[in-house]
Amino acid sequence: MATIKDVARMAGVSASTVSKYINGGHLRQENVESIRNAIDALDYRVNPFARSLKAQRSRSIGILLPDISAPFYGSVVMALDKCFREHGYHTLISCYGSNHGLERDNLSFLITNGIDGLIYIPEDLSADEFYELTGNFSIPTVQVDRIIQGVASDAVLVNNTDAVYQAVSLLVQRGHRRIAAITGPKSVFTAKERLVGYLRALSDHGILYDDALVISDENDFATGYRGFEALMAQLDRPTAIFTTNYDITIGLVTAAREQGVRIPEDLDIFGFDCVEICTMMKTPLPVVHQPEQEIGQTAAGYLIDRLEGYGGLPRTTRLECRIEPSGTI
Amino acid sequence: MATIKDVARMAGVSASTVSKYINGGHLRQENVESIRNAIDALDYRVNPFARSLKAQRSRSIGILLPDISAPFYGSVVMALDKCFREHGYHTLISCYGSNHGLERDNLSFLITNGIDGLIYIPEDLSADEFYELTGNFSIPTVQVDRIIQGVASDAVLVNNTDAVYQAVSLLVQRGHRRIAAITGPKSVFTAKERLVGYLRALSDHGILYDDALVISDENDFATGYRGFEALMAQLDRPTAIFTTNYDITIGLVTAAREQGVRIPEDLDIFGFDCVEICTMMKTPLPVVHQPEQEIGQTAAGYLIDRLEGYGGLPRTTRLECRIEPSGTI
DNA sequence: GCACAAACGCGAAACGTTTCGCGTATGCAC
DNA sequence: GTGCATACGCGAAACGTTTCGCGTTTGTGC
Repeated sequence: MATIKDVARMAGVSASTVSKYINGGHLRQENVESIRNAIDALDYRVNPFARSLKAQRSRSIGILLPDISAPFYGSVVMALDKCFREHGYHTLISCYGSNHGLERDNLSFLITNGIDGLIYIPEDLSADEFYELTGNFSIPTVQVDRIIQGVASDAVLVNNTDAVYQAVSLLVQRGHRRIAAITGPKSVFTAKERLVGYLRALSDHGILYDDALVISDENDFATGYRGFEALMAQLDRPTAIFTTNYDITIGLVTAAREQGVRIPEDLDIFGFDCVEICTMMKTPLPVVHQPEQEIGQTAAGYLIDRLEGYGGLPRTTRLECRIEPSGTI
Repeated sequence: MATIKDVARMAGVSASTVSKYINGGHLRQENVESIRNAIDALDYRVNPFARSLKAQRSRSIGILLPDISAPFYGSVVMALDKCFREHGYHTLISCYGSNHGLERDNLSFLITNGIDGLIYIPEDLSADEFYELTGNFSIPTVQVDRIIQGVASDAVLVNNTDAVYQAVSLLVQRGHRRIAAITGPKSVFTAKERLVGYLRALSDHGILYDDALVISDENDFATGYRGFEALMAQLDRPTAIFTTNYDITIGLVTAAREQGVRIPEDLDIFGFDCVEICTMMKTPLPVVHQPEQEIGQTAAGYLIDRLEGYGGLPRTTRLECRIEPSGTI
């Protein structure tokens, strides 16, 4: 494995000149050429550890999230990865599986591994814990999708409340008065916000809230599947159901179909996230679609700004969701 | 940020003694204690770059794959990430989006970033290209899910042929003679193998192959959805359809349902991968289920063995898929 | 052809760790 | 109390890069 000294020797210059060449300095034309030749001949590559040690930065970005196998997160991470790579950063991905201890440990692990910046989808850490783990290292952070109350960092969120408000309002316009909701854990930021949109829409349309119509459990298939059964077992059934997550939506629709319940004739459903699946149906299921690409791009942009020295106050972006199919409203 | 020298000074020992402590050497009890105290007091953490520079290894593993947002890959990566973390490695994940140029670039990028080992789900690289990019660095590699012909590395695959053979045989046992298949691109390793299983099952049961019944396109929802339409538009329709991928399965089922085609009464379907969705249906859709956890664990184990010095011949494991729901056969 | 300014390249030091060989302290047996 | 073997800690060197200040070369204007 060739070093910068080997290149310098072969090119007949000093190591510092080669370094200057690599890092974009101005050199005499003849030196440029001989260095380029030497690098090619030796197949020289900069040693990233020596560089990081000296320069005190690694050009690596930590991404800490609950679960990379969830399609929404997967898509966001794809977008992040692409943006960072295009700017010469690489990504260290770490999943904590909605486990509090692991969320702590993996955050600590990323920091210990010398990340320059952090993309963080939090779940169960307090502001105190976050600062305890990161405070002394003051790593630029962008929170994505959710935020920890009391942590002042850049953040990229979606406008959960408005999106859900629109969706539920649409169901009202279609004539529904008994509209149920199946959501994820109430302790999670996004579930809370989405519930607020639901409540506000009901209230603005003069519909009384009935807590028998709201089911909060895990963000998974089973919650949607069993939620359907629980709601339909009631005497005064809902005529429409709104969901707040990909897996819940699929579980719900699957259960409805199995029971021979026609959508939307017998039961109206408004889904979340699974736009590819839902919009290709003959009678497309309307869904709230979060802009994964845009989320990733915005978050990566914020972080890169910070890494390049931007020192302004923390910024928060609320990206708008789209209702799909777009002609629905 | 405290260094090892600060710790040494505070503990009243030399830096080399602290290093010995950190790396598990044997020290006098009083030194152990004063060093531990100093580390706590200063919140000292090893600088990973200095360590990597000196020790010539980074404890980082590259994972190169097409698309992290696909649920199957996502699950495998979750398992890999967990195993490596438990052994003190972290993962550098890089997606190339089924793009040949990116597959090259990202491989090169990972190597340039000093990974100790590589987990690789290949698609479109030749053995020559692979060796050109990695040869001089001889990085321990485990190929997963697919392999490049001519690259001799450890590999973890599933027994695609047998799994599909079983699935198609099951359809035959149920009385089907016209069994269609919808698969991914024929150039991809897994699609090829799965097609072999399909052909062999037909042949073993004395069924003539009809190439109008085989559709090969992308591994996506649209392929399944349109595949249904194309197959059902034929004069001599299939009575059963077999798929080889998650998205294709969902597309196919969605299309069938929209047309009011009853499964399995009107059309029998055998799906792939989407076990969570399919087994929760009232009449569970049988699927081939790949053992994502086991794949990840086995691959991580192989790589860790190599990193710890194992020098045996390349090993290949073929893991068995399961037919779900398990009582199907 | 000379003087000066600008451009450019060089060497040394530093980043924070691990490793290696050597020297000192320790403990044991007599 | 002495001698020896062992255990332990120390200092120095090395990993490969970037950076900084200084000295040399180059070019320009007269």
